Amino acid sequence: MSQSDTVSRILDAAEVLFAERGFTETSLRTITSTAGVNLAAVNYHFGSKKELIQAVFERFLTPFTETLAAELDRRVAGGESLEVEELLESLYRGGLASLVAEGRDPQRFMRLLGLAYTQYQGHLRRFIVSRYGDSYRRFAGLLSQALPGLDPVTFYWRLYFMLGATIFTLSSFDAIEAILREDFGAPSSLPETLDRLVPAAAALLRAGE
Amino acid sequence: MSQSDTVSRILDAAEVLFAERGFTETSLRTITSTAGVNLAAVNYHFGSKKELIQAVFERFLTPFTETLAAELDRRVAGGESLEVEELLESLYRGGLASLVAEGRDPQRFMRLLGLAYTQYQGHLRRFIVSRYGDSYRRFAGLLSQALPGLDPVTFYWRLYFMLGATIFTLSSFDAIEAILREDFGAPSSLPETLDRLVPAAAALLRAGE
DNA sequence: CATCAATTTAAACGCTTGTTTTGATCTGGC
DNA sequence: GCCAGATCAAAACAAGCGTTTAAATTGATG
Repeated sequence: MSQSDTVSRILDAAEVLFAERGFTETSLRTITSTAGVNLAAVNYHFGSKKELIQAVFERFLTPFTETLAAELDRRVAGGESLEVEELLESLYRGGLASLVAEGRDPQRFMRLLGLAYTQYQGHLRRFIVSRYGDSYRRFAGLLSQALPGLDPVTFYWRLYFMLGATIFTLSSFDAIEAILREDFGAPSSLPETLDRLVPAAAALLRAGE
Repeated sequence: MSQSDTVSRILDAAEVLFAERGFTETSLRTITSTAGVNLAAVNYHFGSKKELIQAVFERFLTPFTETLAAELDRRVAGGESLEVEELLESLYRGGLASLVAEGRDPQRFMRLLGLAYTQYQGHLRRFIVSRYGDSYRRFAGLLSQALPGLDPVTFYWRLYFMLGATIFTLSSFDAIEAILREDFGAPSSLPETLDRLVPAAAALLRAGE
């Protein structure tokens, strides 16, 4: 299976380089030489750079949303309605666990998610919304149920505040961690940071109660 | 003063285009033709594209931090120590007011700030930290005083959570607002969104009390 | 073993990028 | 009125980009 070998070598290299530098700043030549494959392989196997970018996202977002769905199923089956903290735990640990399980770096995906939001790549936003919109809406619906009495517009703004705090912080995890380690000498691990993030995000969502 | 006219025409065009598409995705040719000046003018007046990017940031960050400093001075002079909400108001309204006063679009600067964080431009991060680090540290110090009893590492993580929620949300304000308007028919203004953000961010910072 | 499609390779394509160069033009002080 | 220095303009520069082509290589099938 030398084909899928080339394909995954390209995906591995592209994933790392995109997360480090962004899409436009990463050339196909850098990707293919890092992957140790011929330059033309990207266009042969993926068609174009755009489609390579989408393939990189698909490879981590699909297991991410599947694990999140399974996690939510498991908790919903438990019976009573879910608490905000449980939903955040499902999102953070469940989703991330799927990546850790595959031996991949979770911070890298947070960086890619951050890039997907901020970079000027209309096709990427469209791709993600059309492919993973259902997962997002399910999560948002459950979270909304866990916050009764909140008017819908306020709820959605707070949902975006929460996502902003999450994606933004975790996508810069390494940089922030380095600063705090220098200033306080205390290293922070990703799980520890999620321990801090869950109650803070829950308080943000519940503000004023 | 035809020189400073050319300079500011370039800065105006670059500011808008950078905010729309990012730095790498905006060519000097697009900037100069939008500004109606010669291509070589950028290298003549700014030296390089890098220095143009820094000049764009300097032009809005300097009044931003000056207004924030004046706002903090005013409130500190009031006597008793500041509440979290007052500090957030100073940051959001004070800083933004300086831009609105000059007839500039505040969301554009939030987009630029978001880009500065996520894009692969080491020189920009270094430039901003070295030039505006003092303002940041003063604000962080006052905020820390308003949250007594919080251990420093947790405080700093929450500060980043708050900045993430703010920058991330406001930099995508137009996109989020469009979605909410479509789903609920209710348009949100920036001041209204800040009214929602202040208590939510305060709750995030105070979580667990 | 021959065949044929799938894959890999090297080379080149056309285009865009940031930057530099070389003159022309403008502007203010003597 | 003239000259020096600042500014502008047109053109070219080398380098890098994504993509395409066409030939070589591979590996499984009849």
